Amino acid sequence: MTAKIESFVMHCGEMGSRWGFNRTVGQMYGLLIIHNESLTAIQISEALNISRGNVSMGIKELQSWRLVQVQHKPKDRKEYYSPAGSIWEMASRVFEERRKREVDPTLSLLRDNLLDEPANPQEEYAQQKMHEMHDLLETITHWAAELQSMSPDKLNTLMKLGAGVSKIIDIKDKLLSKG
Amino acid sequence: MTAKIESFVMHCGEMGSRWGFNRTVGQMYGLLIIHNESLTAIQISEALNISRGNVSMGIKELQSWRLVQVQHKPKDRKEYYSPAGSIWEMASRVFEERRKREVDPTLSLLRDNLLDEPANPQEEYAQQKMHEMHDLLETITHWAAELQSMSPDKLNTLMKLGAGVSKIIDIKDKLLSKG
DNA sequence: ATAAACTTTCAGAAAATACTGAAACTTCAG
DNA sequence: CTGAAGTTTCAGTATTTTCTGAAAGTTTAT
Repeated sequence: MTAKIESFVMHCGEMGSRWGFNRTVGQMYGLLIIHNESLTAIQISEALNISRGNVSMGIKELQSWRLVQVQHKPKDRKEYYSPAGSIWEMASRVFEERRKREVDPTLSLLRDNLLDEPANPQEEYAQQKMHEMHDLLETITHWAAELQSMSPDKLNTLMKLGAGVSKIIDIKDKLLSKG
Repeated sequence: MTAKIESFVMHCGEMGSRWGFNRTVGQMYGLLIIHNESLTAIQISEALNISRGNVSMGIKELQSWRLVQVQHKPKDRKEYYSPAGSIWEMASRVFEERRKREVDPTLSLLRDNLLDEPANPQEEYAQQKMHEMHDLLETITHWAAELQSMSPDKLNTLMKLGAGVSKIIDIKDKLLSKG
């Protein structure tokens, strides 16, 4: 590994826990991304100086995020690992998986708690706050899903448009009110 | 604490580490959100069964996220804590702080690594990938900043519009190409 | 059926993280 | 200045998370 590549891989390790996994899983993912060929478990364990068992667990974790692919080569019974999809798809998957882990459980708890009537003023206040959280999270979740359903191309246009999108919506509103 | 309130607070604790802090900090924040009056450090430590010192550290952490406010009452030298801003603002701050912690350092590393020329084909491939990551993260970061600069109202309209925004952009493109 | 070449699992060890409680510090009233 | 009422700090401890390596499991060729 050259210095630059190593610095990237180590950085992914340090950021790992912030991105939702742990150090070694972060390193493994970084390594798979910048390496131009798929790697075997042994190669990974040697490159990162971690045990073979740890690689197995890390791959399992990355698979649960839908971030790695397994390949096989003829006359070779080893498994070869590589990142699943383009950089765009990876970002999209990390985003989606995190939503599942970070937002969905809360949304479900809030829904449950909002089902029955508040028993006293304190609970009333609490439910009001939970209601606000629920609605906000629901709007955002729904919006995120819609965005992810758009083509990368369209989404890119939208992002590049930035706050300018606001003007276009204004124009639309004017057209509608006239027609 | 009633059962419903407690279930919410404990849930915030369990989710804490996924949201970027730890269990007790999550509980503290949950408690401050659903409690209709500001709380003293002692009240927090008693409600959650944690040490006074831990509360102090937790508040410090929440302050670094700009998520709590300190108040004082006349004739009382205790500090009273409450959540800073509306639910909307809280979400916005968590989002922004996480971007700072999860994306900015990577963007800066990528920028550095892209400065000098690749020394061999392997590095060339690596730089290409880093370039893709860099551009994507930059676009998203920039877009997020623009969105946050919009009024909550406008942003809400945009979110409710969902994928429908795509059609509006198409209309705009047609108008431009004709005019 | 056997064995070689792998992968997975998991108990225990190591490392990282969070928590306590007592001491140090701060602020303010008298 | 003194001390009461508070907050912060931090060394040591407890808890949680991660990692190792050996054993168990799987797959395939012969």
